[in-house]
Amino acid sequence: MERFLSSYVHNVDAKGRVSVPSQFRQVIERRGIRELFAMRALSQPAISVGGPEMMEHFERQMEALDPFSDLYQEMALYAYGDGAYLKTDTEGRILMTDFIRSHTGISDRVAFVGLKDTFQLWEPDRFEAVRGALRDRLRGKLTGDRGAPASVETPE
Amino acid sequence: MERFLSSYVHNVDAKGRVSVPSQFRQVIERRGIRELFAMRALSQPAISVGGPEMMEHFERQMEALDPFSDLYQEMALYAYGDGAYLKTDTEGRILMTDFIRSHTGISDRVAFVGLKDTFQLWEPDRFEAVRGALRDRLRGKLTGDRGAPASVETPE
DNA sequence: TCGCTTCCCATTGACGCCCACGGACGCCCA
DNA sequence: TGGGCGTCCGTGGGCGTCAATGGGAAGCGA
Repeated sequence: MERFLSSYVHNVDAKGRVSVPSQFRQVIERRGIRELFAMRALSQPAISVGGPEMMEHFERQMEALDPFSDLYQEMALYAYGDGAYLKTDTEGRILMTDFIRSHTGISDRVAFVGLKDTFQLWEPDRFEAVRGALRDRLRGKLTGDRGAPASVETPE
Repeated sequence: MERFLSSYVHNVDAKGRVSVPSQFRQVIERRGIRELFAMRALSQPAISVGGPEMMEHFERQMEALDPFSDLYQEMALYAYGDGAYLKTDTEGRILMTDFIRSHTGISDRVAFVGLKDTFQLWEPDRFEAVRGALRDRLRGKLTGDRGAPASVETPE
């Protein structure tokens, strides 16, 4: 129960609220995460959500850069200018803002997708499609003649 | 009694519950496994089940990657977003969720198939068919006259 | 003052926990 | 060696609790 794992689809109510899966809330609490950050995923129509360490990862990378370089400016813009705090209400629900909806296409259902240290918000149908495509690609990469090697099918 | 061995077919009750074979539960306990992880097998209609070390296999590979790279995202999506925890009730039963049913075709019977360090869940008829085909193939690849190894024979 | 947000309460449906039953298997003893 | 008995395991069902969801009311900022 240490990592964000599995995916859950929850409904958005008329006020735009969604319950964060109870499993994820437990992970958040166990990790001592007090503030949730949200940022757009770069290559996907998804919102990445994580605790402060998600931002610290960026800051460590930025420390190595010249603060006046273009790259630094771009990263800062991406990580801070294009992010948001996620406020949870007393029931553990978050609000589907326009920031989230416009990037993901979410309307009345949300897929919460665990990614170990973070999780993502997806429009369920899009997630299903991407997941299927990813499986196909991995099968091609990892498959020998009959099936996936033991290290993938049944890792030890 | 250290490895998951042999196969067992159990019934799913009206609530969707199945008893994990007592033999497998003993292995789980002896190995000190506290949480069961489930993920879809890539090339087969089966669910692979294992302890934390099954996930750590992926994590070792992921540690070397940038958490925001596409490759990392893909691996995390496959290993975490496409997996699930398996909660066992006080009797040692697990729930056949839609996640499991849709990938395996399981309805009211489940084949538990031992694979040494992990085990798999199959729809019994499909497993029977695949097992037969696999034996034929292995007979050609291995020495051939003595048959397949015990873990494939599934002695009762 | 109006509208949006936050908090509080109610509902219901799923899930975990508990107990009960029956059959099969192993063990013991004659 | 065979029969009887006890234990364990698979299975079924009832009930309580918690989580997801919905609606109403109150607080706060514009």
